[in-house]
Amino acid sequence: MKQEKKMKSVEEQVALIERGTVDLISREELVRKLIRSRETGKPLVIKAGFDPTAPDLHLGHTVLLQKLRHFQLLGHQVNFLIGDFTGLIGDPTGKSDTRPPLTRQDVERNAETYKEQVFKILDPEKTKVVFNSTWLGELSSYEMIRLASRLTVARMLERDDFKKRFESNRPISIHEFLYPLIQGYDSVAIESDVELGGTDQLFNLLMGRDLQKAHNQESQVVLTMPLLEGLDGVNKMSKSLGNYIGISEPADDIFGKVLSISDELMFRYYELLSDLSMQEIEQLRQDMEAGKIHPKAVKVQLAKELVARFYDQDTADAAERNFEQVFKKHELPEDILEKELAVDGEAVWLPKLLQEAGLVKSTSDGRRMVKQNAVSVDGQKVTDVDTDISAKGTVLLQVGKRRFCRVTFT
RNA sequence: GGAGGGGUUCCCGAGUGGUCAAAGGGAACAGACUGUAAAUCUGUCGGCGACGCCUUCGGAGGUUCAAAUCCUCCCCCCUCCA
Repeated sequence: MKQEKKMKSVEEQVALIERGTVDLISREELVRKLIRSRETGKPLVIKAGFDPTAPDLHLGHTVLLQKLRHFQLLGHQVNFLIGDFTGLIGDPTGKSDTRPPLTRQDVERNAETYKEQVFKILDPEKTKVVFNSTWLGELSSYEMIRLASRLTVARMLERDDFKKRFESNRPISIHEFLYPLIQGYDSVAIESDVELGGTDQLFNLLMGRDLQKAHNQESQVVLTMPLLEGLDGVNKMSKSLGNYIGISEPADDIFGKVLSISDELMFRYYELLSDLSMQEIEQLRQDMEAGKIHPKAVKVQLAKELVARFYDQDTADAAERNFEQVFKKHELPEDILEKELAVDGEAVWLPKLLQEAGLVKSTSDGRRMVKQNAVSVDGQKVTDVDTDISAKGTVLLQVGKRRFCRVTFT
């Protein structure tokens, strides 16, 4: 299978690489590099940088990982670069919250977590994990300043973000000029052929080209991927916005979350995340529009594909069954959170019980849920706030459509 | 260094002595409708066994019967001038 892909023509390779990209600078250079790689049998060095602080990957990150995987399928070598240097010195931006500097151990632990997650998508055989502190830590102030001398303020101000802030007299810290430089220098250090990043990284990626040129290296090809919209369909997927699907989440959650995205967003996800070819995706879209296939079925297929990628096919099938059971037939899910509770006295006040079970955050919240007709006990809706539950045996609690807990009294 | 503006409940943002647990919007949650889609409508949205009580409006004090609102000091953010 992989052998076959390797034998693909350069045009076919470019087509796969181009899928979903926003910028490709430049196509000609990429073609040239691919031809040379084919002739010499030497794989291209593909670079992508990752923040050492957030090892909790979500689907947004996988857009980039998928693209890296494409390169691997074509036989190239991925350098998974962990940007631990800025992490170690602590980012002084201080705009949001002051980040405490990470220790060596932190960085290494995070790197391990990265690997666990990343190799659900990437081929470990064709992945090299590197840390930029390796070479940046060695850099003297002299070399740093020399590096800085390669670029001008005018060039820096070409960056949209800087330009806007400069024009509206908002502050730009000096160190902010340094980050693109550092990132660009990483490309020099590993002699990358292609660097990938999100569209927000375009400027930094281009900086790598300039610096490589200044170091008499062939410039890297730059490729950007769009930022994946989150579950809300508007903002980019991010942990802080809470609109994400984490790749380490339980299979049922991934499945459910994918099914909750809008139809419009669904095809976006297909393009950026699915392994289906663009032709197959287009076919799905046409069939759906022609009424031959229900939109929900199309979405289920996507959800299953993703769950299978992070788990396996059986788990994906189970997630689908579970989903149908809970939401279509309104039956109970297969796995319900079990909890044991010790209670003083014969009975518990329902809102209190819900809180103890972790289904609501306070008794006030519990009261609200009861009043809003959202609570059932052993499958029976309860609407009276003053309900007491006998503290014997086991009760099944449900709040809303998806919060369940089976409580056993001890 | 000088001048000015500001920090309000998850976010944005009203509120300038009592009628403020604090308008409005967003997010979120619940209910209806559905395909747990979108859209829409309704409700909730600090805590407490609760028609009352307690804790919140950058921090600490103070004035007052009463403070998010007034005074003092402190912390932080921003803008302009230099």
